[in-house]
Amino acid sequence: MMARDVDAALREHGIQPSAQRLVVADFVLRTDEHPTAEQVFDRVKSRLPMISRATVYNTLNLFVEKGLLRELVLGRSKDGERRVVFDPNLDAHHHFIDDATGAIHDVPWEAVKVSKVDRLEGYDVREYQVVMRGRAKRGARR
Amino acid sequence: MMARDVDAALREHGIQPSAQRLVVADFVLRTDEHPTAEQVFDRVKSRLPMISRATVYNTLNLFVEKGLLRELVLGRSKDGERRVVFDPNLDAHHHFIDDATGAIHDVPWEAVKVSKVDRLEGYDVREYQVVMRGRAKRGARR
DNA sequence: GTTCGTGCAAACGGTTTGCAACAAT
DNA sequence: ATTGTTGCAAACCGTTTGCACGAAC
Repeated sequence: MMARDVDAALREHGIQPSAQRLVVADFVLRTDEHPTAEQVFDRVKSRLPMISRATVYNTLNLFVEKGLLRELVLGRSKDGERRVVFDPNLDAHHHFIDDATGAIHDVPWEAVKVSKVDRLEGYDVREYQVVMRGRAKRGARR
Repeated sequence: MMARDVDAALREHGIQPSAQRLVVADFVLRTDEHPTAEQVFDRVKSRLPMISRATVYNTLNLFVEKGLLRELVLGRSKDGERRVVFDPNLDAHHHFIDDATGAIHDVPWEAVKVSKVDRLEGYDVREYQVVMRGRAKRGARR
């Protein structure tokens, strides 16, 4: 997503742009780092030092509500922190979590094949993803 | 797991049994309900009214550390609560989360087939699971 | 002037921790 | 005696909320 599109992206999702929302969006919609709310706050504060934590939390929640962003709750990072992170990638994809660093990598939908989900007895599966954990080799694409 | 085996299970995992630990284990190792810490506390308190929340939390963390129990952090329940739950099922399996109730159901490993995980470029996958969300039909097995 | 967004600080809820009492070995 | 376990209460940390100010339409 290009910088000039951020404003349009907000409007398309029924979100009234504001300086704060644009700065948050400009970071969170363009990253592939799956940041936590705190990381978004830090990043955004460097560009808009007077922004408050509450605004960042409210903005992120708003983006999730409006479908601009997805929230991932995948477990704990290496140092035992529970983690809620944000993912601007709205396409179906899987996730790989690096044991060593806790980093979350997107895995393209076609890279893994899941079968029989639609034949699961008793369950009507609306969506699914594979969550993998292990070691990322050096130079792995994110 | 049978009641009389709970004591043995603790010892086998290097956990010194105590009245509190036995009561916690007797519930959490035998349930298929994926309880939260709070739910464990409530259940256990009815059998051991003087037990403290801290002991339950400490005990659950100890069990996870010692590999008796797994902690799942899979997202939010229907009412928006973030949830950390405990799962005594140590065998590889998948999870289905009911959109309507937030209930987590174990899905047997063989019920879903995942391929190409071992061929993922750049990643050395140690373990994985499929996380599904949707509607559980009436009478679905847990 | 009404609505909407922001900043601040206080509140909140789940979890952890420090510590003194206690039990087990 | 030493070591490990418990209960209590306070601390903690990420997140949410109430409220008054200010900006935008």
